[in-house]
Amino acid sequence: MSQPEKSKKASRPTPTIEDYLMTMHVMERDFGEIVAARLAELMGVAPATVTMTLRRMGRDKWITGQSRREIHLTETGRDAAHSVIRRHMLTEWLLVKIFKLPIFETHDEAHHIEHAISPKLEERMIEILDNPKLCPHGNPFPGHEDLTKDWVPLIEVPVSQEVIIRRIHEFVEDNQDLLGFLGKNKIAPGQKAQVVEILPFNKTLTIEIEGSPVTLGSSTAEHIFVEFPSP
Amino acid sequence: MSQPEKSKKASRPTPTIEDYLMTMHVMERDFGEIVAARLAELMGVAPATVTMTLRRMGRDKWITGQSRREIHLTETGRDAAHSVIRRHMLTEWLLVKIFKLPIFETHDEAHHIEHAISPKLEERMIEILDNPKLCPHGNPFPGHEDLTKDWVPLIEVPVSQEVIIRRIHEFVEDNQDLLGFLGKNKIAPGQKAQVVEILPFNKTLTIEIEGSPVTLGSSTAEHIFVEFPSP
DNA sequence: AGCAAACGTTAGTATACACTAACTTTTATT
DNA sequence: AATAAAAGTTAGTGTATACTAACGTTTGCT
Repeated sequence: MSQPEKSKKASRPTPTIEDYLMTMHVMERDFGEIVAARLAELMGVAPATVTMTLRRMGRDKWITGQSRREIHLTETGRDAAHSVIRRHMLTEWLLVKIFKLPIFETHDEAHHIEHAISPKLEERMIEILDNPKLCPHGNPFPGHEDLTKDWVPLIEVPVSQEVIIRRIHEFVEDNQDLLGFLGKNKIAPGQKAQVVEILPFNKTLTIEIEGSPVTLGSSTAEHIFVEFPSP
Repeated sequence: MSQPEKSKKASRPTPTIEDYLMTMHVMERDFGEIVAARLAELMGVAPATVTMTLRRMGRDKWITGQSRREIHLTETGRDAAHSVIRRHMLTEWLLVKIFKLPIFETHDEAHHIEHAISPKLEERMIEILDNPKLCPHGNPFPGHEDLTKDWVPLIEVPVSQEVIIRRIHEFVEDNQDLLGFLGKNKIAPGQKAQVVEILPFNKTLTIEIEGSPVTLGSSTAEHIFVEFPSP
């Protein structure tokens, strides 16, 4: 009735550690470095908690333990991070395709379920869901980052440019209010839009979607990636 | 970013408490009483752990706190128990119908996932899975116990009687080896079989399924429920 | 260079959930 | 009724995950 796991080695991370690994992977991918203070904010915990958790992660070989400021995932840590992220994204697709949930309601649900998916289930999900390479919000599965490299942040797009929305960055997904706002305004991957006004002094950018204007704060526009329609 | 749940009232039980509630519900349903020692065995923890956990459950009003030997679920506790069990069974169906997993591989997976299903998802699952009243192993959803009341334990069936297997009791589901054995021998709900030999002194009962004989220990035969083919 | 803001750590607590060991209390059986 | 088996409790630990408060360290900027 119990598993013979006593080797203390890299078994499965706890849900908490999986959450840290996931966030750390995204931070490293998009900012090139992992900063504990940032982790504390994104995970919604006190800095002291991060210190202690990182210590355990070092002890368990998910991250390199030497330098305090320089945080790096180990080989094992990276694999584990990729695994949770895959499970998270697959779960999001499950919720969209099978459960017919709106894409902006999937993240919170998936955030709980991801930790409960076994390797065998992960395999089945990949088959059932047609081996996706992007999550429903357009973020890349680990190892497929290149698919997104030509998309630019909306904040960098000039006025009057027509765009196709391709990606809502992971970090937006933690903000339920913002997700609701995006959903209500039809801002989702695949959607056509046009930049109609940029007010740098006001830190806003306005786009038109399906005939309606939507004004976004710059921090939001930074996390929405678009493609220019092919010539 | 955090929920306004501070009321200390009955929010959601932790996964551990949900596990206890689930097992307690089944014990009460089938034995009429809840015995802590039995709980310890079924949950695979030490008796002392059960004592402490029950104390917390009393404090949080999942069970009545007065008498130590007499354990009873409160209204809230029963509702919570029903909820987890429904989620567990719905998840099993999800794994069978959508993931195409064999029914004897669903329990362990569902045991993890059940705790991560939100009320909204539960609703969607009920729709998607056609509002089932029995789990894939034939155990009743809470409130539908009557559907199983005419099925008898295999152990009570006379020799040469033809039967239709209807139900593998929940308590068997915790034994992975036994589940594998049942699966390999095609013992599953809906299957036709015939009792061919009963050796009380040996504590075994043999049935024939699809032409092959399978010998079951009495404790196994006690937990398999069958129906007699209609006249 | 000097100092403030940003970052990180220590120390002391708290809670949930487990364990072992040593008892106590019930219940059952002779 | 005596005693053994079953059930339950207490006490003392340990781990993961959080918190607050107080401090120490870097870094960036003027």
